[in-house]
Amino acid sequence: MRPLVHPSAEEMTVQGILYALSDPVRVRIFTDLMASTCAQNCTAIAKLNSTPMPKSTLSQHFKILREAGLVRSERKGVELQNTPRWDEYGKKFGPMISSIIEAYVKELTAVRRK
Amino acid sequence: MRPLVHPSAEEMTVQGILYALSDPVRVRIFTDLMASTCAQNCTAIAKLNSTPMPKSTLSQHFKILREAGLVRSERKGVELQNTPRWDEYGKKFGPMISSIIEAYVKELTAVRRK
DNA sequence: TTCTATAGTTCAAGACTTCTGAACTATGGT
DNA sequence: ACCATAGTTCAGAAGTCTTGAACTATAGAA
Repeated sequence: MRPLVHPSAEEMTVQGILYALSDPVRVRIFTDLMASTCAQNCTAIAKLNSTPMPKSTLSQHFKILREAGLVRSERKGVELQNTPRWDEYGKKFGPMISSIIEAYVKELTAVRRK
Repeated sequence: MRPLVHPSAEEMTVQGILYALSDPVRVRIFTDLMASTCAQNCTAIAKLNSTPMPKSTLSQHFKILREAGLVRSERKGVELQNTPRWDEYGKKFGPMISSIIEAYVKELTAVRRK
């Protein structure tokens, strides 16, 4: 089985990040990870996400987040522990990612207030 | 022929913006528009873009930028004049869009220096 | 050490999107 | 009225995404 691919900071691209975050399911996964105080496995995150989906689909979404550089996945026993790569993409892309997440969160809370 | 669709500020969504900007051709179009001092027609912008493409494809890309709310297109005689909707999306999304464009520009200049 | 269970990956085929050539609309000039 | 230019529309081809079934990887129990 192909080992998990994590780009170095140099290999991360704006296009890859935007592509990863242009899908609502992936943004949801990513913001849920950001909101967690500790690393989360894939299925735990999937349970938070309201729309259920097959695990093959979930696996692909995590792969895209991982290979964009947004998330690091480390095997811990039988599961993967996922954490946002904060420090690394923060250094590389400045406020871009946090401003995207803020805008998404703002939009969500605006919708809920209705 | 269906008139050009421009969302109001309320109708713009983060997802729509990110989707529009997750394609390298559209980002190129959009940054070229941002860099122009006056409104530009579609084919003028297309000439700046190094990869040539059929006008039907170009038209679709402009449509996506327009319907995300990034660009306003107004008919001026036989052509369309396109301008970024700066004030409107700035108010709505704060620094998100400018931080995305900055990151793209930084990445491009880094590549050119090599 | 084998068996079983759980977590996630891979692959191929069907579903869905995007791209593009050809035909079209809209406008202005001759 | 005709022609030229700028862009749109549409349907089929080309490409991407989703998903069920089969797989790998690990841990714990028998």
